[in-house]
Amino acid sequence: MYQSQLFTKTLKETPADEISINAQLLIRAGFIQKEMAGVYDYLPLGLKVLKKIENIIREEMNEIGGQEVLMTTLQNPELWKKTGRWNDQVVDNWFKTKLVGGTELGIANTHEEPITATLVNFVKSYKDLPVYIYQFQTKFRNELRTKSGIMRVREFLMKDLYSFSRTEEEFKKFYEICAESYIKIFKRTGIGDVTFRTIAAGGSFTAGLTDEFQTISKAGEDIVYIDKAKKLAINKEVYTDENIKKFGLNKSKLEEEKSIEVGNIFPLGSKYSDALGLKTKDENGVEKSVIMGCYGIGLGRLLGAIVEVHHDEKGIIWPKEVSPFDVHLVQIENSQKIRKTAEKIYQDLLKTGIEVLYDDRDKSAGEKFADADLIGIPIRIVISERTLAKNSVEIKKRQEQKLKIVKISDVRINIK
RNA sequence: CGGAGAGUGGUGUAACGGUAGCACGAGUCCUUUGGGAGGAUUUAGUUCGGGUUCAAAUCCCGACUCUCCGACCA
Repeated sequence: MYQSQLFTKTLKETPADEISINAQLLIRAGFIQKEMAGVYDYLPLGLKVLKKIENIIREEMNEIGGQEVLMTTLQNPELWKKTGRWNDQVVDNWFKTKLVGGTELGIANTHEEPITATLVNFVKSYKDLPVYIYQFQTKFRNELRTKSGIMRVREFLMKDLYSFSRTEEEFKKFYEICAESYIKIFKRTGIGDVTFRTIAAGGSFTAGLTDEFQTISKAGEDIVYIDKAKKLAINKEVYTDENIKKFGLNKSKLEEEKSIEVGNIFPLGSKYSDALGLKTKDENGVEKSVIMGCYGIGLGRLLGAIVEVHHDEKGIIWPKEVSPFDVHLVQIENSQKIRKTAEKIYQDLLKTGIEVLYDDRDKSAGEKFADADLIGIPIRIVISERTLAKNSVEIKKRQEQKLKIVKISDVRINIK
């Protein structure tokens, strides 16, 4: 894409009403815009990153047998009454609305009830299970206090997967497969080294212990105790001697860290399937409960966590797989000759499937470099009179200082 | 929800109760082009509603909004 065509602009100053690093950098670089507290728009660059994250998750969910659906935002209270969750005392962060006639509706908060109810229509026999259903869907939560930029908001895109298994064993097997899948997702999105599976409390979803995925960051809301060698952590909320022992951890090896909850996986048992009448008959014609699990990742929060982990004083440093573009091609000076050469490099890269942001703007070199640092695309190619004299360009990685001088004909092989 | 702080051009900031100023941005023209260039010129602002006062961005009351700490967090 031509940067001159990009409607967003970078900001030199940090917005005074944002303290969190993720929102400061994302707003300054033009990835997002604040609509109001806890409600952010994704602008072209931000949407590109969001879509990259979505696609990574989609690939991994499909890999483990997930079937993608898209459930509605408006929800039928009848289903929620069956599980007792329509009650404001049970779930206190619903946004609810009414039809003109006064009929109450829910605005998507989570989807256990509607997805389970959907399966009642299709799943009748043990032969129809297991089933794994997921979606990318906007969730609305009436948070009393939003915070941490885009990490705790009232409207956000979530990947939620629901598993329906015949037995506890079958469920547990999938639960572990999904945990592995999450580890892959966090690795691919660039935060694998600082993200840990974490024992946590289930809250109102489930009575027992659950698993979270926590990313070490000063911007986090949680406190966890991590055994880095074992890649396992325990959330402060369930940090008891009993649990430490139960999971084979050693108190002396646990390090306390602040962290961001980027994902979670919950055993749900048959709480929802029983309440909504999702049953199957087994081989002997005996009616059986369906064992469920749910598995969530907040895409915006993950995006924010990536920025919190990968930035420096100049701006964002995108991990390769989630960067809005693969390459930032920066032309300095605006002569015919440079424009022509840059255009050729741009077209050549596009032809080989490399995504390029081409800074063709008539701006000073300093401003272009500052913008490139702020936007944070991992590879920068600079073309100027100076490099053109040697029939070359400069290639620089965002997180490194050193430059590489490369012949124009060799650009493609040098950015792999 | 409890507590604290803050609302001034698009952005960032200044102004004792007494002329709303500066920087960046944006527009036009010229000169520039390797780390947010220079000159000329133009543009645009006190969150809202009351009150005190000769006079309010400034003091008081209320509303709204934002941020932070806490609580909460499926």
